[in-house]
Amino acid sequence: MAQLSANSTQFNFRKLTYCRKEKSFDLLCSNFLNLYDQDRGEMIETHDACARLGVDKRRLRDFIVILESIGLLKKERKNHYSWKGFGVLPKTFQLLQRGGLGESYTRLEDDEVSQVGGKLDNRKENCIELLTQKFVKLFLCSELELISIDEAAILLNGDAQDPSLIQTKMFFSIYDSAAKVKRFYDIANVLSSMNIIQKTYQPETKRFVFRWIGIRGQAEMATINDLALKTKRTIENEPTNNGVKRHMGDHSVVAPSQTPCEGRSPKKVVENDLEKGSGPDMKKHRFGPFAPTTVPQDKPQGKNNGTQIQDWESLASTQRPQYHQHQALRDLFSHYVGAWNNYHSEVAGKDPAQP
DNA sequence: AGTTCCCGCCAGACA
DNA sequence: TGTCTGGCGGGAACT
Repeated sequence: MAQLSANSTQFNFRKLTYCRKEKSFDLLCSNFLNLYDQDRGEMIETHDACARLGVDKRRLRDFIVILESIGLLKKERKNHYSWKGFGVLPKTFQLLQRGGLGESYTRLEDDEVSQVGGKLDNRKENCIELLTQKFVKLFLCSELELISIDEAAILLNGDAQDPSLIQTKMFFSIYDSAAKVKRFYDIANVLSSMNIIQKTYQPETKRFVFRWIGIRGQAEMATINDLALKTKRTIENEPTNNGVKRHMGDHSVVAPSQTPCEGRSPKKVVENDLEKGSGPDMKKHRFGPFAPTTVPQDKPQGKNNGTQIQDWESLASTQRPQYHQHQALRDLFSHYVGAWNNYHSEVAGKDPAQP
C-alpha cells in the first residue's frame, strides 16, 4: 500500500513535470561527453557520474554498457570505468567487422574478440552489450545503407548460420524481437548521439531509420566548419546523394555531422579508414549490390541494368555480387533471403518472386 | 493509432 | 545480507 501511494505520488509528479527530452539518452550523451571526453584514461565513478549528470543509476548503467561494448569505456573495478576516447573506435570496428555476423563475443576488454563456445541462452543473447555489437556489425558487415530498428531486431535474432532454424527463428522472433526492439532504440540513440550512426525520420513509413557514419562522424565533428563548404559542394554534385536526400524526411533529427562518407557502404568506409588513412574520396567510392538504381554500378553492365527486375530467381543465379566472396556476408544475405521468403509464405501468404 | 523510449521492478550475481 | 547488475515490460510521450 505504501509502495502504491509512493508510486502514485511519483506518477503524478512525472505527469506534471516530465519531459522526455530532458531525460533522453541524447542529452545524457552530450552531458557525458562534456564531462569526460577530455583526457583519455580519466576514471569515472558511477555514483559521482550520476550526481554530476543528474541521471538515474539504472539509466547510466545502460549507457555505460553500450559505450563499454564498443570499447569507449573499460570497467576497471566495481563502479569504476576508464574513458578510452574515440581513438579506439577504428580498432573496435575492425574487430567487429572481422568477426562477421551471428557470433557472440566476450567483452572487448579481452582485446582480441574471442568467440563464446556453444549457444548462449536467450537472456544472455538479449543483453545490451551483445545487441550493441551485433547492431554495429549489421552496418559493418552488410551493404545495407539504411536500417530500421525492427529490421535489425529480426535480422539479428539468433545466429544466421543454420538455415534449418530459420522457420523456428521467424516464429520465435515475433515474440523475441518485441523485447529486442526496446533495447535497440536505446542503443541506436546512444550511437546516434555519438555521431556513429545517423538518425533519420521517414514520414512515409512513420519510422526512424539509421545510416552508418562511423569513425568520421566523430573525427569530422572537430573540423566540420572547415569542411562545410567543400562537403556541401561535393554532396550536391554527387549523384549518389540523390538517394541520401530521398531519405531525409526530417532534417531536425539528423545528426550535425553531414560527412562526405555518406552513401559509402560502412564496410568499405572501415576498410579505407583503417588501411589507407586517407580522406574521403567520393570518386573512388564503389557501390555494393544495393546501390540506388540511378547510380552507375561497379560491375559489368548486364541486360537488367536500369530495367525493372522481374525474375529474382534467375537474377540470383546469374548475378554474383561482391559480398559472395565473404562468408559472413553470404550468411547474412542467406538469412535475409530466408526471412523474406518466410515472411511472404507465412504472413503475406504469397510467393516473394511474384509481384 | 502506432511508434518511441523512460522508468522501475525484480531476480541473479557478487562481496 | 546488502549492494550491484541487467533483463524485461508497462505505459507515457511523441509523431
